[in-house]
Amino acid sequence: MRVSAKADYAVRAAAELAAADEGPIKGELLAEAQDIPLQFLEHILLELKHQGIVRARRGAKGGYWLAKPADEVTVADIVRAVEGPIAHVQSVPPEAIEYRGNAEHLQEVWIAVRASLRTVLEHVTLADLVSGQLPAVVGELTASPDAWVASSGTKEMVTKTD
Amino acid sequence: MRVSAKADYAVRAAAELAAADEGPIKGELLAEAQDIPLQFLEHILLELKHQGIVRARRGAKGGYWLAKPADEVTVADIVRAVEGPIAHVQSVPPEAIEYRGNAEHLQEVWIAVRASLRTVLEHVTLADLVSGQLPAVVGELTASPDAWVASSGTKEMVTKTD
DNA sequence: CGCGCTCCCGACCAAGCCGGTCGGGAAAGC
DNA sequence: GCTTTCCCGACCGGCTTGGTCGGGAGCGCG
Repeated sequence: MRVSAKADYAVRAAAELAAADEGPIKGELLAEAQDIPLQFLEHILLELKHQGIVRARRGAKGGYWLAKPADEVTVADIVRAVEGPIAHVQSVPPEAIEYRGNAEHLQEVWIAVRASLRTVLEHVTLADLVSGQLPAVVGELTASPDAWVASSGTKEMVTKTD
Repeated sequence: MRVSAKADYAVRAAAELAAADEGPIKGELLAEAQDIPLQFLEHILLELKHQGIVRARRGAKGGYWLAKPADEVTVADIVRAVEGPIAHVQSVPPEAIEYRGNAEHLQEVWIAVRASLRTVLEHVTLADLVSGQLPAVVGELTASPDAWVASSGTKEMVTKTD
């Protein structure tokens, strides 16, 4: 349930590309703007290119740019491009698992987990990200102060580190 | 963004414990009921014990039982017990990250991701799980047929394998 | 044409995690 | 005191993570 450095880097680089309108941007510039190790970033950009998210040209005046308009690329697209499927259990998609006995309904829980991730990740586009105009669903989820603290705000005062 | 085998096993075993009212249950029985490698399961149960989720007694007539009523233990508790914090980015909690440049609002997105995971995982208790009476939020999220398929149901017919 | 610029891409690497197994303890009960 | 069951550290093969290195290969410019 963690977001890898790669995915984080990928989204940040893509946001930088989304902000720059037209004209290829050099990898080096992206690396500096977001403080990402250049050589690692190049591998990430390559993956994004293979997935059809960005395009690139070499040589002087070369660089990277988005393959699609920034408001048609979601964070989910990018995360999937570099991390693969978003919510797998034991390396298989949740709808493919069969549970027995008292765990039968666990499948529905994992499905709900995936669906809830999608409601966030598939609705935030790169355009939203750079403009700061995030979709309503994000606003609702981040509205509560509880969302911003590690321990979740239940009635008990157990220390749930997260 | 994946659920490890360990977490899956832990929830399944806990569900089995929640279903059995009173009387210690042997690890072997849990392993058989949920088809989990026994020796691996014992390590998991040990972790759950260290986190105060289950209790155990050795010897004949020994076994494991829940430390708290089944309706006071959430799936989130169990996942955290074995996997650690639920939604870290680059191994740090999302509220601790500082983004620069055009990625500034990315933090809000990760916060929203964590919040959305919590709305599912912290609201499903073991009692819900064994009874099949899952909370409303799960019902809403699993209602759409889209939630049950790998490719997400956007307007485009791009194959988003997930 | 040639030259430099920039992306392309496979190889490698250290460390850690994942999904276990093994073997021996140490308490609980009969 | 003997069995039963949990306790727990050590180990293990394979994979992933987060990089680095080194050399291409295409592109544009003078």
